[in-house]
Amino acid sequence: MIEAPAVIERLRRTTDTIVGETALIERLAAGRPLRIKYGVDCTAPDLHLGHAVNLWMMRQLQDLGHKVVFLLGDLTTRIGDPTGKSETRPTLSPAQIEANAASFLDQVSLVLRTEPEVFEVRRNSEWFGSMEVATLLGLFSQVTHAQLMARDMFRERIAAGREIALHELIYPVLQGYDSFAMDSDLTIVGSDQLFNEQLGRHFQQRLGSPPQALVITTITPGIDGGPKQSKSLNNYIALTDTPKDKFGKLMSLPDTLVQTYAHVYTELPLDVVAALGEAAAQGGPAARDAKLKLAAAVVTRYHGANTAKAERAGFTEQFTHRNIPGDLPEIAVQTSSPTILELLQAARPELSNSDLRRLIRQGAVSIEDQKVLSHDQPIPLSEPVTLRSGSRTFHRIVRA
RNA sequence: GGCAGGUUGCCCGAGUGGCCAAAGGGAGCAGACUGUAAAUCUGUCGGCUUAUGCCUACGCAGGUUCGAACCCUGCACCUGCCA
Repeated sequence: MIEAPAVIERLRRTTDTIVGETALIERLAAGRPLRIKYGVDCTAPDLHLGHAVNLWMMRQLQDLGHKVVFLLGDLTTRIGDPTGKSETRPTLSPAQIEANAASFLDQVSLVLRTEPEVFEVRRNSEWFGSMEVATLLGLFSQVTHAQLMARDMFRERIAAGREIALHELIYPVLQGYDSFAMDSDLTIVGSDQLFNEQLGRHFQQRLGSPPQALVITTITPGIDGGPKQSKSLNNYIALTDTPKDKFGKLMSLPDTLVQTYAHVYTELPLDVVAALGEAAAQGGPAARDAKLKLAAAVVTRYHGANTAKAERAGFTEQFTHRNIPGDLPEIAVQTSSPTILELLQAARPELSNSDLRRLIRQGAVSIEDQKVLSHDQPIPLSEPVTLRSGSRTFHRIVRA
């Protein structure tokens, strides 16, 4: 049994602040498994390394016997969380919500354990779906206007002369009540959720339960060094990225981010993290090697040491030794002597013909290491050939 | 409610009648170089079986004109100021 303060210490690595720390230590020390709230909105999920920082913290607690309660906000999703949004969000159909929930579970299970002893799935429609208006009004009476106006986003919207729909105002109240309804002991969230989860503590206290502790995680940087990973900035590494993509994206980090990444996104000992940072600052092959170690450590966490080792070897082969990788995606073609453009259309369906012509014009396309510069050049396919389009995209072309 | 300004390509942003598929920046893509998909430099960056060609595009719908992102009318949304 690990002592409670030691548990906290482990979490501290990626923690900014803890609300209710003393109570949390007491509860950990009591030996009872904690219920950890992991509440999500059922919008289309695309979890990335930043989300996973929270998940890994929960995973550590699961390994100590605590239970993650995965709370699908199926009912509240119909409202839409106004956090950080300037506009009201469109509502989702029930079918869409179900599909998103399934996808969420898939992605979450890449990090969390899902045995029933340490994982439970709940939905907030369980308590909100059939709640009486009188009960609801009772809840509302527990929260004052001033409390809601403490939310900076609401104040900003008002100051800007924008509307706030009543249901948006109510959203944090409902999210807060979730914590009471599901008996949350602890929730691990980013600072953007601090306000909503504080309301959770408020409800629990008002309704006679001990308030949940809040572990607010550190901000986790995107691969461009920006303050967060986001889809719109296209600077994130998704949990569903292939090991190869994870490895490659990590190698494309600016050298200056190596230490931060190693700290936040791996479990490497802190002295190793510091050493990697120093190596990265040195530049030269030392920096590259540090980054290789970082990439391997992250890939190991998600896909195991063997996969990481293979990706590392593959990367060195392809980019340091400039060899063509071994296992290429295969494209089967019907015609015996297609033009290079036809081959590219088959191999890169996501690109437009104009894009493909551009690649050819810029000298990015080669067959068997021979540059092809004319878009209508026929390629005889008596033997399978290797098609290269760009510095890191290869296909094996075979006759169908 | 009144007055003024705005709505441009993935994002930001210039353009006020033909030289506009639209300056500049960012992102993306490619090439060179290298230590890597870092950094740097260069090129490219709507689509079309490539074409001094066609199609689509400057909030939406009409109109004026040989010709409209640019002028006019209406509509929608946004911003600022006043009340």
